[in-house]
Amino acid sequence: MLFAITPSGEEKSAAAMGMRRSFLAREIICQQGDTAECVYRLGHGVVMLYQILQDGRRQIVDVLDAGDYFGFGDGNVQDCFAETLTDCEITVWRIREAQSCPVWCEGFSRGVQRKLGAMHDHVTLLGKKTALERVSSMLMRLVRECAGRVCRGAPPSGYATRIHDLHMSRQEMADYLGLTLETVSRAISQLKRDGLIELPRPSQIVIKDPCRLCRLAVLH
Amino acid sequence: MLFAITPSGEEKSAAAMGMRRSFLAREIICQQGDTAECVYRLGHGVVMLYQILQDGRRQIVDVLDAGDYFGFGDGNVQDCFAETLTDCEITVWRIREAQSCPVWCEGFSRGVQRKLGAMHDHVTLLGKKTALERVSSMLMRLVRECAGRVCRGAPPSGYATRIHDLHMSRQEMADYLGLTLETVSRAISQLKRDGLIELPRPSQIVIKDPCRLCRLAVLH
DNA sequence: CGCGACCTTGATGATGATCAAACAACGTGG
DNA sequence: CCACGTTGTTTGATCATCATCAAGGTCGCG
Repeated sequence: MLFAITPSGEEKSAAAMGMRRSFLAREIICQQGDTAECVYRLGHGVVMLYQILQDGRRQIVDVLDAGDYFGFGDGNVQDCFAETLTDCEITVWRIREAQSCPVWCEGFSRGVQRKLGAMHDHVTLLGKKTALERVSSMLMRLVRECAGRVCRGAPPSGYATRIHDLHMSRQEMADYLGLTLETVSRAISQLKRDGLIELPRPSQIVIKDPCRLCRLAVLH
Repeated sequence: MLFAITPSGEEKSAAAMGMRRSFLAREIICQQGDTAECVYRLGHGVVMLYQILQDGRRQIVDVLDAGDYFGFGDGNVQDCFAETLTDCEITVWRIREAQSCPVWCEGFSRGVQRKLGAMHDHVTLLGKKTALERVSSMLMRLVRECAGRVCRGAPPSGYATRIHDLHMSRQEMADYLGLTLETVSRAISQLKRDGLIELPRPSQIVIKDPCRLCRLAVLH
C-alpha cells in the first residue's frame, strides 16, 4: 500500500513529499545491497536492521523505535536489511529530494545525531559487557521511564505488573547482542530465578525490579 | 590556541561562525558528561571517541578521520570522550547556531549518515567477528585504496613497501576491537608470520598482501 | 492427538581473557 | 656512547566465559 501525503496547504517543499507506507509484521522494507535512493522514518512500530556476512553470519545492528530514521550506507548502496518486527507505519523520501530541503535536513540531523549516540552505547555493550549485562541492557530499553540513560527515582506505581512484548525471538536477541540463543535464554532464566523479571510467556516480560536491572546493565 | 574565522562579508549565516582549533597529539577535546553545547568536525588528523563505564572499562567506540563530525549524546550531555591521536585541526560550532543553518545542516546530515553506516559495520565486527577478523578489518581501514568496502583490482604499484602509522597502542586497538592487548598482539604476530604484513616497528605497518588481508577481514 | 517451532536446560569444548615473565624500544643522565 | 629505568610489546601457561552439541519441554495449531 503506497499513497502520497497530500499536505494541507503550506506545501511547496520537497521534503513534505514523503510517502506513507504501511507494513505488516515480518516484512522486509529494504535489502542490503539495494541501490540507496530512499531514506525512511519509522512513524509507528518496531523495525530491526541487520547485516549478513558472506558465510551467513547475521548481526542485528539496531532495533528502531518510532521516530528513528534509517536507510544508510556508503551513499550508493544500502548497508543493511530492514525488517519489521510489528505492524509499522513508515515514511519514505527520495534521498536527493529530501536532502535539499532545509526543514527536513534539520529534523534528520537531530534524529541521526541522537541515533549515533545510541549506537555508541551499543558498541560499548558489544565490546565490553558480559552476557548478563547485555541482556539486562536490552531489557532496560523497555523501561522507558528510565529515560534511556539514568534510572532516576522509583518506577511508576503498577509498573511491576506491566507486561512488555519482546517482539524478538531468542535467536534475534542473540544476533542483536552478539551472543547465542542459548546464552540469552540462560541469562533470562537467571534474571527470572533472581526475581528481577517474570515471563507470562516466552515473548512477554514483566520487569519486577527495574532498579536492580538497571544496575546490572551498567549503563555508565 | 583559539581564533575565530572572520568570514569576509557574508557574515549573516551562523554556520560560518565555526571556530578553528588546533590540537596536539594526545589532547582531550571534550569529556563524557560535559554539557553538549558544541559539535565538532575533524579537518585534519585522527581522533578517537571512547566511553568509560563506572568500573573503569573503556570502549573506544570510533576512530575518526578527516571530514568526520563528532560530539553527540542524548542532546544534553556528551556521550563520549574525544581525544586526539595525532596533531589535529578541528572546527567547532555551537550546536544551536549551527543547526539553524540550512547549508551546515545539509553537510552535517551527509556526514552523520555516512558515519552511521560505518558504525553498523563496526557493530557487526564486534558482534560476530573473530579476533583475527577484527584485527584484519581494522588494518583494512589503512588500505584506503580499497575504498572502504570492496577490494577492487590490484593495489597500486609500490604499495607493498608503503609504511602506515597505526597511531594507537595495542591496548587502544584492543579497546577499539573488544579484545585484550595480548589477543591483538597475537593476531598481529600471526599476520606477520603468514607474510601478510610487516612491522618496521611496533607502531608502523607495511601491508604486503592487501587482498588476502581483505578476505580475512570478511567485509561482507 | 501429533507435529513443528521455539525455548530451556545440561554436558562438553574452544576462543579469547587473565596471569606472568621475558623482550624490545626509547629517553635520560652519567 | 652506554648503563639504566620506563614503557610498551611479545610470548607462554592457565582459566573462564560463552559457543557448540544434544536432549527434553512447552506452546500453538492443523
